[in-house]
Amino acid sequence: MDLTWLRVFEAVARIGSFTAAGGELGYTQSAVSRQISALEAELGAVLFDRLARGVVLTEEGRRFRAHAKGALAQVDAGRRELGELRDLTAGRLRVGAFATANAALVPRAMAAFQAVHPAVRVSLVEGRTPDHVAGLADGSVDVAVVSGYTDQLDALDALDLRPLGADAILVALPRGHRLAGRRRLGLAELADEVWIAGFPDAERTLFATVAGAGFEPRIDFVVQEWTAKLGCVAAGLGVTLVPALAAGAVRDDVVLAELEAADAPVRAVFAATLAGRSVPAAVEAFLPFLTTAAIDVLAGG
Amino acid sequence: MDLTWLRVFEAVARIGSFTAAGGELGYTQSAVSRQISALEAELGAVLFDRLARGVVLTEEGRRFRAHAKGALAQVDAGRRELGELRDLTAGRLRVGAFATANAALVPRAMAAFQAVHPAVRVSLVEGRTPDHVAGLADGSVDVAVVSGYTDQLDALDALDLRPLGADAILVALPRGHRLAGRRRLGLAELADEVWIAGFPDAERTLFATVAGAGFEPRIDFVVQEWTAKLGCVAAGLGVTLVPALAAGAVRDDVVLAELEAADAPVRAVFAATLAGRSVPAAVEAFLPFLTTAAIDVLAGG
DNA sequence: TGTATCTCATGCGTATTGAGCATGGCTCGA
DNA sequence: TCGAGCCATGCTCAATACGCATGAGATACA
Repeated sequence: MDLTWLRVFEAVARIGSFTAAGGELGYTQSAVSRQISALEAELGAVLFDRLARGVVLTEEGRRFRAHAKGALAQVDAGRRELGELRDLTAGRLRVGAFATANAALVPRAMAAFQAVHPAVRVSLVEGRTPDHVAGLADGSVDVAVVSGYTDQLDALDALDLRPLGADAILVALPRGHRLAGRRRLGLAELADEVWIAGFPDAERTLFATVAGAGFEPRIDFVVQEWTAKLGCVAAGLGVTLVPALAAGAVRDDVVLAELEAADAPVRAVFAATLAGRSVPAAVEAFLPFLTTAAIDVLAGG
Repeated sequence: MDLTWLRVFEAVARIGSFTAAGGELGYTQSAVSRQISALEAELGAVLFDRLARGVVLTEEGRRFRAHAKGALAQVDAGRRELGELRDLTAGRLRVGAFATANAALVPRAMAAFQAVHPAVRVSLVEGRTPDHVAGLADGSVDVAVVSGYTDQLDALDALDLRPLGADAILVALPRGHRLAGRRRLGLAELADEVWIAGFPDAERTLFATVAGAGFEPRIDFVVQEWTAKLGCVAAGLGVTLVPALAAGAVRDDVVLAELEAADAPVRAVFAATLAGRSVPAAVEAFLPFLTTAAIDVLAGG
């Protein structure tokens, strides 16, 4: 059964004439007659009584008309929704991102996106990169902001990665610190510092990625919350490591310095979608916002 | 857009493979590929991501799938309803009939019909024949029981008439009346009787149709209710006329006699539908019940 | 009463559509 | 590296759908 038949049927039912309905739809009377015949044959029912002046619905035709209208409405609604999805007047955007990306980059990008496309329902899930890989795979997330060091990227080969920038590791020093004026530091210069970290063992903190060499930080303060960590730094109790992505959230009485490139392998940040899968329009439209926000945030905005 | 496309689309979405969906529906993989392509082209959207092992819905495909299911369900529901209308497991039967037909004939037929087809919603409207002609024309009634004398039948030429029988006019006499034993009477024999009628002027009663000749009944009792009329007869106050259709409702102490054919033009009773219109299955099924009931009632059951 | 007119149905020829077959390209896994 | 499984596509043939022209039936009007 062709939906054209139903459209013709509906027009004839509304107008009451094969000829007139054909004229409205751009068919000849002959075509309308055949289409109605075909529909009647397929349904095994007579839908119209043919009178000398036009036609009228039979009881069966009246009953079927409601269903025909419903089916046409459904298809039209589907068409409309696809259009809305395309021009972003409907749909959703589910973003997954890791914690420090949510400090500034992702919220900023989402806010900017939402301002331009208010009809899209945006949502955000925080998690580690492997969680987001799984989320993309099972379809619970549309796009993920993930990160990886260059030697870990093969874990992401099921993804299409669009680079957003490099997330350097910074050292947070109290404003009065002897090294506070420096823009860039070597780890060796920090060998005697007292460190503040989220865990007592250096392997579980950012140190794990900083200088695999024999650098053994003295971790005297174990604090997990960012505000607490930076509070300790501000009070002059020690220094800590901060990813560049979170730099914007640092308080005034704490200063940041870059690490020498040799000491701090740079972590790459990507917007990721599933490789080989079509990218929803909302995601496609969101990516430029992510790129822009990444430039802002990583430039130290 | 062909509904076949939607069925194929739904099968592929459910199964996740062109080849397998084709197998289930009796198509080759090639046909499925083309149908999906055609659907995607018409919608201007990619519905599936083609992977090495089968396909998966895109976001657009997921959204559209709901509408496709809805449209298919609507059409299937329409098909089902037409089937139910045909086998009388759904639908309605709206009957129009004149008053005396509702004394026994129509209720009996409707009860019998309803016993066989309990799923059909039956309804009844009482009215005069012209009302029912209008009701049939405007579709508010499916079938009407109408009556007419042979010279009035041209008012019914917009109808298809199926004869149910002849509604003779009977004379009701008290059981002890001098003529009570007779099966058939002539009007002349009743010239001196006192008559009971619904209106004081003979023209507005059944007399209007009985013997247009110079018969001048003496109407001393004007009573409209049937029970009251027959009460008067039973009490010996006079005699009255009763249509054969109402004969079954006459009390025991009143006897009925036919009028000579020459004196009493017989009124024909018909089941009527609109000429040139298809007859709904419920009506078609109802007609035999009407015929049977008419035989019963008019035979004096 | 007869004719003109309006309606839908239908035979015919043509163009489009749709299915199957065979083939090719691609990806995954052994 | 190779085979298996899957989808895309060029090709061919049959079915379908359209428009044109015509026919049949009913109505309206002269």
